[in-house]
Amino acid sequence: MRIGELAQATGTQVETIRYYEKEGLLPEPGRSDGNYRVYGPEHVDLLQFIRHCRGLDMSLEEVRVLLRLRDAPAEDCGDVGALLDEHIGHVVQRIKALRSLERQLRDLRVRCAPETDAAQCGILSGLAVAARAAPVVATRERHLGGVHAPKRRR
Amino acid sequence: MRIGELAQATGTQVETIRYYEKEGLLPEPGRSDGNYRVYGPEHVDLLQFIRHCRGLDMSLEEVRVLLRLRDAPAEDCGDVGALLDEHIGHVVQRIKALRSLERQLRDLRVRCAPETDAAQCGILSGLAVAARAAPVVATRERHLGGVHAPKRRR
DNA sequence: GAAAACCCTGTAGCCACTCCAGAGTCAAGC
DNA sequence: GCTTGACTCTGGAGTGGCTACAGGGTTTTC
Repeated sequence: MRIGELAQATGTQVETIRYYEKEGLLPEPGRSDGNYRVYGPEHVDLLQFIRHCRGLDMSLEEVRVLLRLRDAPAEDCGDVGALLDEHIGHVVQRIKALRSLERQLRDLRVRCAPETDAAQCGILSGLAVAARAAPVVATRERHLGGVHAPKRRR
Repeated sequence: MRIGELAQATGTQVETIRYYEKEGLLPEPGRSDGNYRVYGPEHVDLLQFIRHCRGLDMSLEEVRVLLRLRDAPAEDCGDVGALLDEHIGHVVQRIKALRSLERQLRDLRVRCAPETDAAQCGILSGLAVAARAAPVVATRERHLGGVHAPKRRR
């Protein structure tokens, strides 16, 4: 099968498949006479595995680890569990952060009820005052922006 | 004050300040004889406002809108509330998605209890089976990856 | 044999920064 | 005056996980 068929069979974009190949998640397939990629059913399985992991918001690096473990002796099962535990931990932490964020946003929201005199918007002044009050002392950890903490280079 | 002081006063990285300037969030400040940026207290206020918004995970585009509204007549207060409502909506949706994700991950996790015979890891086969069962039919909407939906170009 | 549909490589863009190279500026100490 | 070190400047590249596009080649269908 060609790349378009594989894309259709797995609900993946063609460019994404080529990207996974470049990233070493999918092995380089054979080529036709016209230099087209030629895939077999094992590629479908593999790609679906990857897409399912991505659907669970694992990073490509986590998927790479899982793929290595998958092809290793079965005794590595504990490592698989550990990876999953860690991933679940990220998700739980993120939910916590988002809930705290929601509270803050709702606190801010009530400062601008419709009946309030619009002369001074309570939200904007709320934002300004809060900013002046709390000097944002080195809030290093990021509130949001993906389950995985942003990677620092080097 | 120079850029380093402004950075210290607001808990922001120097590079981030220059980035905000390039993005038009901070006005271009004056320059010293040696071509150093020179800031006043109004820049501290403004930057703290921006950082506070970012701490609430608003996008820079949302912050830009808020800044425009802030400098507009007070009657735009309703727009501010609407922007905030929309943002809260994003956060709520995201929490929902993450909770569903957590459930799925925990379902998967129990397939690999420590007492299980390690010959076949239930997690990996679970991932594979689930993938084969559900053809991932065009899961267009992204589970995670930031409060804001990924922007499509054009 | 021509048009449409598909595929190829390579590059640039998204967001909100972060980091770095290589150069210039400035204050303090000798 | 000279050196050292801290600070600043610009411009460019890197992050993740794709997505989009330019400019070509191949295959299929009419």
